[in-house]
Amino acid sequence: MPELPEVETIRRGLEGRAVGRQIVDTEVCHPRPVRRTSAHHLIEGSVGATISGLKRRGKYLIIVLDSGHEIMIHLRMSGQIIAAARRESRPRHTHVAFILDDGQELWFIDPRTFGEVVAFDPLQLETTIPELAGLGPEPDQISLAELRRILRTRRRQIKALLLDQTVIAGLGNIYGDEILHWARVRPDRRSNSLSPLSERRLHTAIGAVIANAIAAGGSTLGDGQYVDVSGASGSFQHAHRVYGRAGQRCLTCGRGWIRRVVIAQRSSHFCPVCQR
DNA sequence: GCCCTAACCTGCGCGC
DNA sequence: TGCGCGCAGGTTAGGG
Repeated sequence: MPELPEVETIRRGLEGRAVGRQIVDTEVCHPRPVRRTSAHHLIEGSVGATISGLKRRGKYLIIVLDSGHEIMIHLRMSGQIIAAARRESRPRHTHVAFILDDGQELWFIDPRTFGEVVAFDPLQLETTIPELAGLGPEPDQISLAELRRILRTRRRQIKALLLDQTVIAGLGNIYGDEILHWARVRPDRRSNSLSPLSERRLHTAIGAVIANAIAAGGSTLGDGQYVDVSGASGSFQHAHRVYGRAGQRCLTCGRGWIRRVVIAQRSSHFCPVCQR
């Protein structure tokens, strides 16, 4: 579910609610989210510390503690983070709960248990969370020249390249499709086959789609799975032009019909008229 | 470097 | 009503 815009929306929500609060207790109710280390490790690394900041890298959310340690949360496919009053009953699949000193709790909820919550020492990042250390640049920080270098030195299908977190951090299946539509590039094009104009359009599209999605609070699909920390839905799904619209007429050109193909084992949606 | 498959899990919608 | 099937926003490992 959550890609960069959803994680950024969660980060901003937590920033307003949790910074300056002390974690007085941490409850681990399921071993899967703490599988990388242990429940004991997360509890030891969090209880008694005060939250001094919230960071994000790609789809990784990072809680910064005054102890010098940090907590990494990755939501993967079905994870949610909800801030609620302590008196409220926890929903099903609440696997980790951070209890704060102001009567709030932060819940990590994850039906499919792919997500992770890991306390770590930032000085040991390379060994503890190597994939976080190896992320590519943020979409809003990559220059046109850098993007061109990446595109021209590889020949993978462009959609697969955009999904590769070591190339650009934070893009997922929804925004990959929307970016390629905005850029008018077919998802199965080889990255080194793009014209200079298409490269420029792709660079613009990456920045614009992600910025617009963040401004809209992310995308909440029909299953309602993604919500922000207060349980509110995003609205960028109303701006989707291709994702989830297979078989429908293209909203951009009005002539093509949105097709669904599989690229890199993921469904990809595009307009064969607009995107070349 | 790149591609493909399998795996990790649960929930939901659909067809029969 | 109930069952089986396919599919789902992410990522890694292993083999070729």
